[in-house]
Amino acid sequence: MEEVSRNVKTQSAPKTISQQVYERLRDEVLTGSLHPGVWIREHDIASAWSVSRTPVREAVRRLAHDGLVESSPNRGVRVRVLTPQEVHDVYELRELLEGTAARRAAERADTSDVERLRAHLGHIDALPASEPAAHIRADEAFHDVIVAMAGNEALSDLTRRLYGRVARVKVITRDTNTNAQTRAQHHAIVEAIAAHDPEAAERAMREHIRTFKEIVAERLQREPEPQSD
Amino acid sequence: MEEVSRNVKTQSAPKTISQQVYERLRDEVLTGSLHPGVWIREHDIASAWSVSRTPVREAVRRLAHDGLVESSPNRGVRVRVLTPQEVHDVYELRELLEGTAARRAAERADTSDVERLRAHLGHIDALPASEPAAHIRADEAFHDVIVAMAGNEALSDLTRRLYGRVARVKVITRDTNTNAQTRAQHHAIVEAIAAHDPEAAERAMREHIRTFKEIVAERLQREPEPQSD
DNA sequence: GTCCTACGGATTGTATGCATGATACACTTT
DNA sequence: AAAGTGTATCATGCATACAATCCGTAGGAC
Repeated sequence: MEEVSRNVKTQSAPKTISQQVYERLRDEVLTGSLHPGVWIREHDIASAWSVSRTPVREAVRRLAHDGLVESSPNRGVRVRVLTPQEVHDVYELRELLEGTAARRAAERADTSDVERLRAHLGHIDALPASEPAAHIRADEAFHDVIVAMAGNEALSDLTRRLYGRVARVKVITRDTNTNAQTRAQHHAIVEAIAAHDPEAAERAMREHIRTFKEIVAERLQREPEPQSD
Repeated sequence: MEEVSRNVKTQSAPKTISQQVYERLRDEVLTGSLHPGVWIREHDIASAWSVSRTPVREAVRRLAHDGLVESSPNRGVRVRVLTPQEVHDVYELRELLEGTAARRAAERADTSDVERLRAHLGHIDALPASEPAAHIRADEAFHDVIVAMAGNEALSDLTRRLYGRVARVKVITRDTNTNAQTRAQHHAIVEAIAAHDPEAAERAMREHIRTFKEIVAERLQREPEPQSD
């Protein structure tokens, strides 16, 4: 197993080891390398990546705070199992929060905002269906821009956290990101915002999220997440 | 300065030292013992309370994640300064989220829920005005119960985070917690839920939060938070 | 007088050793 | 054979030592 880079000053982004371990661990949970139910032992991660337990410990705590792993006191942490109920709840919240954000965005948008939004949309439409990971990132950025347009930093923070919490299930909707309905919904949202129509913007956003909520719910029911233990 | 209790098995609630340090530190930030802008140095806290830096470090990280302190890389953490804008944004979100929660609570409440809610309200009304910290905790618990009644775990999580983020400004409304208007609003919320009237419940909750939003905004404008450095 | 550099102090970031608590399994007892 | 108990084992919780980094400051060059 390869080591975590230590004193590489050229890559300034993730400076501390703790940060690197956090990002890598998070990636493995989100992409499914670490299945739900698996125990994460500090010593194992530390020796596998040639770091000490301290930064691993910190990274694990952050994951617990993010809701990606659950900790048993004095026993360790394990990757959380996403229940259909939890996914449903999160999508319900996203509908409320992002619906409101879209409304506010329609009220406040200026021409440069709309321009940036159209650019993002064009970027999404241009992505080939063969790169689901890029699609997921682009979609997240698209939603992020709209929420940011609402001008409420705390709202942006919350929706980002919500997004991270269910990011793992987005993988099962990867084929849906490119179909005609999704594109139409994206365009409807953007046009409502561009037309400064708050009602239509909120309606379009809520419908968009509701569509995905139902798709995810149905597929999770058919084939639950793979689990270990 | 008194020590943090270590192996006292009689008090089982806050088991780990890290947890005790976290709760105590959080209390000091919320009650204003630690002013905005003050640097929190791990070593100082550790030696003052006779523990090692490790649990202090963990506690401080959790505070950072809660948004109560901000960290400069390799420099330390300091108590955050709350801007009026940020407070406004958070209260706006609370109005949306808790208003919705109250609506759902009114739809779903059974008799035992209502009973528990009334018990909490009685507890709040019985608290002496001389203990603002206890009041803040009790008020938080009250809101928490209502949100929990909505039956959306993710919603509970989010509102708890939001609450923690502005809990410090609640200190400047400590006299308001005990006045007649606040009590009346609390009772209005509970009665609307008890009567299974979703519309009234949401309206009452939004009005309650809006009232505090305005009080906090006005007072913050008059006299900004005390700062050090 | 101003700017650049090098050094020193202080604080966080990391590593490691030891203590504590929990669980699993085997052994005893009924 | 089943239930209860004791012990071995292992992972976390905590303490402490060491390394890396940042900021301020003093000193010198121009």
